[in-house]
Amino acid sequence: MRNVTIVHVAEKARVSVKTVSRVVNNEPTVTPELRERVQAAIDQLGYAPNIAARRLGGSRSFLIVAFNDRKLTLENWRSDRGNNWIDRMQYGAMLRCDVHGYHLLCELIDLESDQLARRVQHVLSSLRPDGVILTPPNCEDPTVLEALKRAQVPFVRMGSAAAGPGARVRMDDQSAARQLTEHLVEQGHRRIGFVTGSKRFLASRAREDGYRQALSAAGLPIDETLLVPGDFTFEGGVAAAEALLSRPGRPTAILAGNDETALAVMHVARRLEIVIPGALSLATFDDTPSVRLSLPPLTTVRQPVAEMAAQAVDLLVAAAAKDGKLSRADHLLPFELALRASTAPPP
Amino acid sequence: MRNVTIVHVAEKARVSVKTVSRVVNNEPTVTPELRERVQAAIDQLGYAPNIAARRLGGSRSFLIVAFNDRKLTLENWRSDRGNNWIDRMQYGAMLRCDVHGYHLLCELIDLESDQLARRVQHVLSSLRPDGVILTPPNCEDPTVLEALKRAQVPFVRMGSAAAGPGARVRMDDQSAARQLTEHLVEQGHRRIGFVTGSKRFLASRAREDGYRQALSAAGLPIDETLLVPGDFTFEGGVAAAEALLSRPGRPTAILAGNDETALAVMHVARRLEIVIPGALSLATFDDTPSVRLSLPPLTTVRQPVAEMAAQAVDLLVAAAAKDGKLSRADHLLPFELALRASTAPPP
DNA sequence: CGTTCCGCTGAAAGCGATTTCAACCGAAAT
DNA sequence: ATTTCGGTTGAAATCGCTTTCAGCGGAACG
Repeated sequence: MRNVTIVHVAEKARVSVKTVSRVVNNEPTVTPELRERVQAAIDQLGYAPNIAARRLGGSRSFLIVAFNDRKLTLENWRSDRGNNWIDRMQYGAMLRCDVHGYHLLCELIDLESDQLARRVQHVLSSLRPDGVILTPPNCEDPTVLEALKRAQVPFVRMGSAAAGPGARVRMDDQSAARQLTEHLVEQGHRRIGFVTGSKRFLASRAREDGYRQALSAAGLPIDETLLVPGDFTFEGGVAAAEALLSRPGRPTAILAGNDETALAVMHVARRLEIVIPGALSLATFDDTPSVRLSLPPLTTVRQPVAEMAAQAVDLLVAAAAKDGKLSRADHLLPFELALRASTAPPP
Repeated sequence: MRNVTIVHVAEKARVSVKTVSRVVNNEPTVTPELRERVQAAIDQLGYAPNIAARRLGGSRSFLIVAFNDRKLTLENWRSDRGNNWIDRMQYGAMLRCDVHGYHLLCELIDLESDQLARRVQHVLSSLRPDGVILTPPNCEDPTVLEALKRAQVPFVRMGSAAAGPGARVRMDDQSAARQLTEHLVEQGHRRIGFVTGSKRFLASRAREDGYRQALSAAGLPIDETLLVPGDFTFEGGVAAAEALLSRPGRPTAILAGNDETALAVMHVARRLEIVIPGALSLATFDDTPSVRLSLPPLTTVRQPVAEMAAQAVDLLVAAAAKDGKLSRADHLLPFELALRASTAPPP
């Protein structure tokens, strides 16, 4: 029972190893009779092809690497509050890997390290994956992108609007922001604040654009003082919210650049005894668990993270099965507006 | 530059491939001079040993598999609120894998599937990892454990108190619950409710034991009606909290079986206009992001998940480097009490 | 001074798949 | 009846390492 190899299967089915290989790889030129005999042998023996040998002999590795960004210390990681983006990404990726007989490898990289290029190259040449999945923020790091391009590995950037090498899979941030803003306008809001996101992510710029678009389309003036820079952190959000909420003529609604920021806005609002949604409507992006559970639950855009990852895997596997080349296509996935209790008509 | 192999390094350093292999694997019997020459060649060529070839030739695969539990649908996954246990586990594991030159593979398994044993066996024989990491709830699944044992793969069960095959790495739930309860007792609480966890996890029983121990040690009577069964879900928590809080002679403090449950208790308390911590103290386990962000932030036990995973990897790598055998040891890691605003002396 | 042993190095044989290419067969074409 | 050809099958080389084992020189020993 130990160590069933292709040779054992071949012997049991009285065919050559090559024929077994053909059956395993679903090649068309095998007579039904032989195919059946081989399949029976495989099932009886519980044979599973050894991935290392497959990689060594053939051109595919059946491996997909997902690069994860390294937080400096465990302590940092701990305080990285409730963003389950990576979690969902991995889930979607694993689901599809399973279907394709692929395997998902998670590798840590440190964008701050001066060894970054080397590290990426090292991982790629020792693993030789059939594809790589990148997520924010590593999907926008020039060093990483350059190393990937040089290694000629197909890769998909998730959730990034930045043009560049590799395929992209993302949601349309701009139109999401637009729809969120339109929702607020429809409810009667005229003074809508916006706590912008970190400039490091192009998505924040897209969101800001969508916000402006919606206002213009509705014929509303754009008050630049209602746009306050945030940085995607709780602390940054608190500062921005204080600026917006303690000024005269404060907005009746706020669009937060991301969920973390939204929680900060809620925090400040509660401190200032501004009731949500009575005196202030609040909407945000990402739909992380914390904003679903908050009181009140927040209106958000649900980013289809798992679906994006699933598509990324599909693209990479298809490329590997074909010629190992991946087009630069930009795939936009549909998002969902989750209209919840945090948005209501202004007082 | 493409495809640097050990042969290229050997040629450049004017030694045999075997000597290069010795240097790469840190074998002691190489003269310093040769070692240096080889290392220089490696660095200049940017050589990284091919993991597939290493696995095929040798006895180790430099791979560690972490089994992840499959949620039935993406929808389920989405609603799995903010528990970043897996996230933290992976982070700790990746950190140590990196150090050891290992790689972390994430594989999905479905505990409900009737193909479970086959799936596990399939993954193991096609990947032949040097070790496997199990997490709740798969770490207590008999089918999985059996398949792992049969495959003779070293494995570590994280966060499980259940005796059985494989090594264990976990925190001491019982003493954590004891300390949490002691903390409440010290603050002056006499009627302390406990919403127990799901019976599926031995940890819940351990927590209950700790609670009882602390009360007994403090000379307090144990009122069985203050122990209400929960099931680790929000809904279950709501029901339990309603039972505890709407009865006459309600407790002045509640220990929740896990964070999800705690959030439910908060929810009910707010609805019943019971102020925390003024009228009710609340403490819980796991320290997930949502309870740090809640209002007030909750007193919890911080499970050292990342540290547990790091230790798991260390154990597995050490076993692989030695004889491929892993002892059944039970490793207890220190936890931290995070005393926060949700606990205060009773009214 | 010859033998033994030890420390270091290298040659060659796998590991388990895929790939390449040759061989075979019967049906269609000549 | 012979040649040809497309569709199947299998033999052997190959991938890049580790493992096993042999070789080799010099120190230690009898």
